[in-house]
Amino acid sequence: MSRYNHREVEPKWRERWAASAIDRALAPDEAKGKPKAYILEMFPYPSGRIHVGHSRNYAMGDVIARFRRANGYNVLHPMGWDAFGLPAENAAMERGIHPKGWTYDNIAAMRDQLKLLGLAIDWSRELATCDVAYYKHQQAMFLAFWEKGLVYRKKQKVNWDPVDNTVLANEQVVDGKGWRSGAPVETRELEQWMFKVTAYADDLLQAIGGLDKWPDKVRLMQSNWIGKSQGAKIWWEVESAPDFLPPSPAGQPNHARDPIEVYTTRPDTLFGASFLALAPDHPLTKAIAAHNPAVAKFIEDCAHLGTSEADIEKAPKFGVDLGLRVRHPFDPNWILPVWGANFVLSTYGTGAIFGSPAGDQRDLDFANKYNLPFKPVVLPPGADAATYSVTDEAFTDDGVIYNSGFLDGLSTRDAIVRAIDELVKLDAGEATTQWRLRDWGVSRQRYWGCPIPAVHCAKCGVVPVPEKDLPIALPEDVTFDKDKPGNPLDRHPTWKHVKCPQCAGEAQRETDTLDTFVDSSWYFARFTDPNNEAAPFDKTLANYWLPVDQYVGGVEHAVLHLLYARFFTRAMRDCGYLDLPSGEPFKSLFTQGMVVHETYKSAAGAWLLPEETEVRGGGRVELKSGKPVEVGDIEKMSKSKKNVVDLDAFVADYGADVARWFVLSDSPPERDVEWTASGVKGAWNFVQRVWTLASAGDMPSPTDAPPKTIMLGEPLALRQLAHRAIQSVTDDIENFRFNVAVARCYELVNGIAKLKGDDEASRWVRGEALRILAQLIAPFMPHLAEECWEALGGQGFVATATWPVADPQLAARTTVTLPIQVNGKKRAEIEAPAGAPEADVREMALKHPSVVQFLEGQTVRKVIVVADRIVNIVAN
RNA sequence: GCGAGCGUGGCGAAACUGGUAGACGCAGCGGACUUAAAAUCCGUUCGCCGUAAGGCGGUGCGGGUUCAACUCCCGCCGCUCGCACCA
Repeated sequence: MSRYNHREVEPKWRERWAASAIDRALAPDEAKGKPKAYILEMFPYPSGRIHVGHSRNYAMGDVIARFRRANGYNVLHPMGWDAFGLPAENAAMERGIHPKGWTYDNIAAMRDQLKLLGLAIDWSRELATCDVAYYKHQQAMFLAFWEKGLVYRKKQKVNWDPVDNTVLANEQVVDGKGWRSGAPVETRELEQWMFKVTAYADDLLQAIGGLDKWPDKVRLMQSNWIGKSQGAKIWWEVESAPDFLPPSPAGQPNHARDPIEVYTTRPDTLFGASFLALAPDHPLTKAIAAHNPAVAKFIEDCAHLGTSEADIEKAPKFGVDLGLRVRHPFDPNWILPVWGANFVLSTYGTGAIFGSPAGDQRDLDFANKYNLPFKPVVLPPGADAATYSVTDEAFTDDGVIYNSGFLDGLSTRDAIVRAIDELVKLDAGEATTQWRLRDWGVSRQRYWGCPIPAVHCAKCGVVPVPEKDLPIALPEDVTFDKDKPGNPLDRHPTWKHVKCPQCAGEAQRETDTLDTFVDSSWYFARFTDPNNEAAPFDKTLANYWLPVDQYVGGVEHAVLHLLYARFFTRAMRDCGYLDLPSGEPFKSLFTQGMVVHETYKSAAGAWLLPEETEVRGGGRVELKSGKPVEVGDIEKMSKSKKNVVDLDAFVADYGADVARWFVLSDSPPERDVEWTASGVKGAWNFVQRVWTLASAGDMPSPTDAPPKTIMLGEPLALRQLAHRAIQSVTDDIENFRFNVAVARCYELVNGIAKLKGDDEASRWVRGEALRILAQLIAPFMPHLAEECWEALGGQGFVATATWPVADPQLAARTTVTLPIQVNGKKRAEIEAPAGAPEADVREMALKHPSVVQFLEGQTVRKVIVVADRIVNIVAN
């Protein structure tokens, strides 16, 4: 028996696996009836180095991939790099390194690190989104989407990040700040390339219902983001307007005196209307502000409102009478005032609402503040029409309509339909559907991204680059200068000057590049055929592998990446790239928790790496200075807070298996796990213990027949334990309960260590149990498992051995321990054969001495026997 | 404010569709081996009362349903995440 030396063992097996190419996914025609399993972790951005926190995501995917392979699946488990993006340009500006060199150096370093983990990845399929070989297909797809009408250009207000000097999508603005830079976002008007995500809005929403293997939380976030609402547009005729608004010329749209269009989900409350309210930047509000100082001031006041959460919450409702009057659609004599109001959003609906105070809290607050009249029109269930009133709490639920003319007596639901019918009849409105989801602006004014294949020609306008002229490669001779903001592509002396593909005249290339979320919207499809030069991927290969059977990644991508990918698969399908009837890229999604770690701050206030500190006496001190260290919050491992444990160093000290085992034990996978020294110790001890047992060398080989003697007592108990462990671990992996699977492995090891006997049966059973153990831990600790498997005389790799199947005879319980309760309190235990008839169990329970004692002087009223579970005697 | 989730020993946590609360790991305590330490091994560890057998209490708090509640229902408290006046 020797001490386990991971420094030799781990590289040895990685070399052998690579030499045998066991991780290579088989082509469909090689698979010979094996079912396919596509396992994918969200691919990393090559930021520089990997820390142990990253390893959890890959370890989880790897457990599933190895488990599926052992269960006879043809597994595709690839890895690649989300390699375009801003940090490369920032590095270029700060350190004078070219983004390309920086990125590929990082990829090389991180690839080496990832390989240390011993992941069962088909490295022959590796890709990087910044390879021309990758993005040229993206350009071709862009053209196909364009032709299909899914790409268009639009001049619109955009979110401008003044630090990154680029446009951000709505999804990329968090709390009014850029998601990456954290700088307050400004508004600019720019001509943008758009992807028509809204073309699939309904399908993207409907299909969420079919994603039954996604976390509910993510499904909810997706549907909230899409935000479908059904309602009505209503046109309110202007009765009178300030004199400075010119009279409406016939046939001119969007004129100041045209009817005001309002969106509502509650046309049933129309009879409760008391005013109209327009957003501060509604065109009409602006037109009036030009002549009315009070309105101008109102707009000014709104602009000064902060955008942070607290500001919005605290902001009181306020507004200004715009001096316009409109007619109620159902009663031409009913005149309502039009106000500007700060709580009306120009970006949602039509930027105008009608206020129905009794049925909407905001409207009610507003009406109360400005003494606008209101009356209740929805009677809550059970309320009395004669006495019911609304003062400062609106009733927003469904009820029965009253005080509402022809709508009286209808339910909310029926009244909505009836009101819309009437609006249509009067030509004053129509039913409509409103979405929160907006089209995806993909233009980025950056260098390190996929060039958009378009040319601007003075004569022909915006012209697509013909597919035969692809790829449009990024020029490498660009300059990065902190003092010159904006896009280096745009500054390049020659790159953008081209001939128009249509008229051959002088023209200019598009210098915007694509949002990097585009790159990650189809990489999973490229993995199915990563070296295809003629096409993004072969249709039959994509059809074979897609959808991804198990996708693993962080919740932080619950909205952006997943929504874009879902859009992309639909667009690719409709452009003929693949079939994928569901349109869904990811069949099953698992969002894993993060690895968190304490943070340390030096006396001087600088963040410290864990290895720069140590525990001395009662506290933690800085190694260099010996000064005490402030122990901060436990946070997600991140470079900026320095609370990271570098993977290379850790693997050198403890081995990859310890890291893998640790991040999967203790905490449920969906919850965060704290990286601690004690947890590492537990994993390390386990590795040593398993090896000590497996290398004892007194076991018979797997081919030896089981001993003929009837197995009883301890050897039988261990066999049963081992076979139950197979059942449990199999089930636990299947259901992402890795922490429980780990606990079952500990139990099995404890059981093996306990069986000390030197007799034939004990030795044979130990051998069997250890081989089972090696197989069960193989998905988690592949190197150790191989070493044990070999020591135990296993054939071939444990990695490719067929997953063990529990002997049902052994796994089944023959006897069960039944607790006996009297009046719900446990008073005794009995051993009974499994599945014993209820009458027998009942009799045994009632005869038990402790039970008899407890029942003394009482009458048994009822005996509840739950088979193989519990007995409860009710008595008094 | 709206929505979702969570709350169990000193710590991370288990507990199948309601059926022995605390599996497993860490830390602790006691012991063996050792000159000693490390490593390893054995035992023990929810609280209270009791020498013990045993009893009582216990899954954030208060109520309820049930023979039986960590689990289901109602009302609070606390924490985490998402959304943000969405008409």
